[in-house]
Amino acid sequence: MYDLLFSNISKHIILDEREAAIVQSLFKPRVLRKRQYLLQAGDISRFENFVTKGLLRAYTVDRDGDEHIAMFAMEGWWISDMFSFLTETPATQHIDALEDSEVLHIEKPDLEKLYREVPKFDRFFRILLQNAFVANQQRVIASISETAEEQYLNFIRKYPTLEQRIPHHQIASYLGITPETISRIRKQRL
Amino acid sequence: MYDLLFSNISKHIILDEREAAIVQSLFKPRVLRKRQYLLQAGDISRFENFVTKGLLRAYTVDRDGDEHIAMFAMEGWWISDMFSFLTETPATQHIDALEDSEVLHIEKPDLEKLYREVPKFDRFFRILLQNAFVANQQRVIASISETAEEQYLNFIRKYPTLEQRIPHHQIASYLGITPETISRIRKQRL
DNA sequence: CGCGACGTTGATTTGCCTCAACGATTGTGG
DNA sequence: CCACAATCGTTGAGGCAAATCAACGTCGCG
Repeated sequence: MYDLLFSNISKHIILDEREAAIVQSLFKPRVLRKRQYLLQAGDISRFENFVTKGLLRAYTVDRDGDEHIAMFAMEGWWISDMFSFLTETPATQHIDALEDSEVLHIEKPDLEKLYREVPKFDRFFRILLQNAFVANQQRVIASISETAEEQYLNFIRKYPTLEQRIPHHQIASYLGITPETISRIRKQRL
Repeated sequence: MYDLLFSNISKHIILDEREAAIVQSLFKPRVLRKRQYLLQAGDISRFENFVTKGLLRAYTVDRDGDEHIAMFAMEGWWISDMFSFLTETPATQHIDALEDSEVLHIEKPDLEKLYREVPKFDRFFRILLQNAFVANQQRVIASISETAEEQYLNFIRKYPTLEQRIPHHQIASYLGITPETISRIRKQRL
């Protein structure tokens, strides 16, 4: 279960044994059943989570009760309500499991300790965040410039794995379109 | 002109004189006239740019020739086509000046040198990227869940300064709506 | 002074949403 | 273990927010 975390880390930085031991001591495993919350809006997001098994989502709920999915996270991905985590204010997002899942999580004080004792983790997360920034920027451009059909087809082209594992209406919620629209697109294109 | 850069940096990390001298030696000033390109799509984005004066925008142009603004950057903000910069592939975005502007830019090899000689810049950019990630995520949620009117009113509430300096049709292009729609919203709400 | 940039207003169109009804699975509590 | 309820997807009809298209006024600057 720590293997996936270490292989992920080693893509960007090299750890010696002492450093690996520190990582192992600071990240705690947690098991989640399908539909179980990892974080509820209103609570403070106290962890940064690395998914080792399964699939989670982060989403907001608007005043009409409609859900809008901010991100998915499957094996090897990270997830949190970063704003809440950084500012220690109540989360606006919920995070829950779409499948039975396992995560390794680190508390904020421990993450700060990690930065202090193994400064190269600043570099590691800097690189992850650069990639996340690019991905998010592309998503913004897509959402302001593409039709529903283009967005959906590009999504399943970009994330074929996710498309297999996620109900269509969740993809709709991620793209900001309705399940009916997805159904009609699929009818004529697939 | 370097003052703004240093005061920005010192919000997150502390530099000694040697380190400050390195920064000063690696960031080069550049002056841009209004409408001048800092980067054209197709070219490789070789710089990370810090705006010391004026106002720039990064945008894509779709097959219909319509522009979609990915980001604005005014004094104290950073701008680049990060994907192109990271991968050294041709940029998909244009960057140009909306006002007469000045930037401090750093080339990729020099940025790598900076990370090597002053590793705390990993931390500095990690923090910047965390903030950018949060901002981008909020923009995605807004764009998939809010009406044109909500998006526009929230934009001018969040960036009152920008609203003063930018023509309305540029804001429209940033939000993914039309100038006509903005005009009609303003007519009835302001 | 003339032209491009910018904004406004009106008429019309349209992509997608909303609402509603209905099968097919899935899963779960009695 | 089965019955009943969610969950998920599909299809059709109708409506609406925002886009499109078009025409026009103003400003500023090259």
